[in-house]
Amino acid sequence: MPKRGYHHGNLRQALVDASLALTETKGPTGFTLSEAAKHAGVTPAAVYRHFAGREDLIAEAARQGYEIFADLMEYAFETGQPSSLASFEATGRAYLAFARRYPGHYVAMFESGISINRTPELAQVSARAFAVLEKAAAALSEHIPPEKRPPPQMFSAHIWAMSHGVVELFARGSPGTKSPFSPEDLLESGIGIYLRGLGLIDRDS
Amino acid sequence: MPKRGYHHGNLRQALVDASLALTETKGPTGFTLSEAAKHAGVTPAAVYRHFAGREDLIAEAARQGYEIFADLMEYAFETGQPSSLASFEATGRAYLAFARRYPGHYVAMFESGISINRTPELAQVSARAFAVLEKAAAALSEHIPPEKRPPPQMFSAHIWAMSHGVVELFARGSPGTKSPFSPEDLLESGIGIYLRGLGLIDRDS
DNA sequence: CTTACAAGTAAAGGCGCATAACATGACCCT
DNA sequence: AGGGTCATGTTATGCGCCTTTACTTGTAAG
Repeated sequence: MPKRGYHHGNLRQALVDASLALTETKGPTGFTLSEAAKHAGVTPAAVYRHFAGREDLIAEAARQGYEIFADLMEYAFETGQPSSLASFEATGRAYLAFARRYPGHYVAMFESGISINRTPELAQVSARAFAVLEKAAAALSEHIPPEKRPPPQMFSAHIWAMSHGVVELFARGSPGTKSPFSPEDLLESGIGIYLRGLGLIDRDS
Repeated sequence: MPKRGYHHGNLRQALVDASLALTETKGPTGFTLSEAAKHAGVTPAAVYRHFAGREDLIAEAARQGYEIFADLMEYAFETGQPSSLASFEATGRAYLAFARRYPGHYVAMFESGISINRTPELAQVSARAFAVLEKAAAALSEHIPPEKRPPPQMFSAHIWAMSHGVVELFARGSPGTKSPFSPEDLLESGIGIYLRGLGLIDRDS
């Protein structure tokens, strides 16, 4: 347990939290190391006692985001059990829900330009998150006759791509795109049509 | 024709080109106004004779990108005619093809954090691009019985989202994601399954 | 108590964005 | 041809951010 240390206590986490709050409000470009330091009541140089630099700080925020994300996906998966269909749809929704509930983390993970292979830890935890989606896809594809069953990796990649696209284009103002439909509706209907295309949902439901 | 003017001739376009080359190689964060200026053989301050600032320069690069993009979409649409299905699939592929062929423009348009509503011109030309996709979706949805026909805007939004997601996650290294499938295959199969879900493609094709 | 180390500050260099004041050369007009 | 005018550049300057180096301070260990 991190006992109340010296000067600040646990500056490291305070800096991560400040970074999250900043990216949340000002976007990935608006965030600055100096401002995060000030927000934590510390000079910019103090940051370098805990992080290698600006990018390393963002990477840690992203890492924590993937950790939460993976937990959320796993929880969603289990919530839907024992129905593999319910499980799958829940994980799809979890993507959008995560982006909404943890915008700071989401930005650090997907809009800050940080590579997923920056550190082994980051690669590992992100892999854990996406493994859940793939597991859900694999379970679901058991219901498809083997000869017309697409590989689960392709399957999950499609859903991931659609979820990511909906979030980026319609849930976040990035290109400021307007749609008469809510992102939730878009994602729900899109996944529905896709699953119908796989023969996993009845044609007229 | 822009005759070889004064000091530089047409610095404005030279700066845009330099910006495109830079974003292409160094990504959206690596680009700097100063370096673009140097690349064009000019001091940073000269940029302000042609652009309001850094963001305005990026916005112009994005605008030119949307112009090309819209042309490409229209060409793809017409290439597929008179088959509305072929037209639609061609426009879907055009998205990925554009990202591959014009990475600098793509970055300026979708990864630089520029809002589509920054200027009326930008909003207009981007609307033109996406109108093509919507037109293709509308034509295609004529083949669906009206009572189970989704709104064309939702239709095109799904395809746009899937295309965008595939490009961001699998065609660009952003999260450095690896997939055993090429982005082209992913997009092709994803759209295929989706269209099957709409009943626009035969169940076993 | 003192010694050693972890954690912060202060100072300084370098770079990028942006503005303001100054310089230059192309074009127009007579 | 000559001179004025304006667009288009440069130089100089200030500010903020990132990062490094050297210094300071509290805390814990022996």
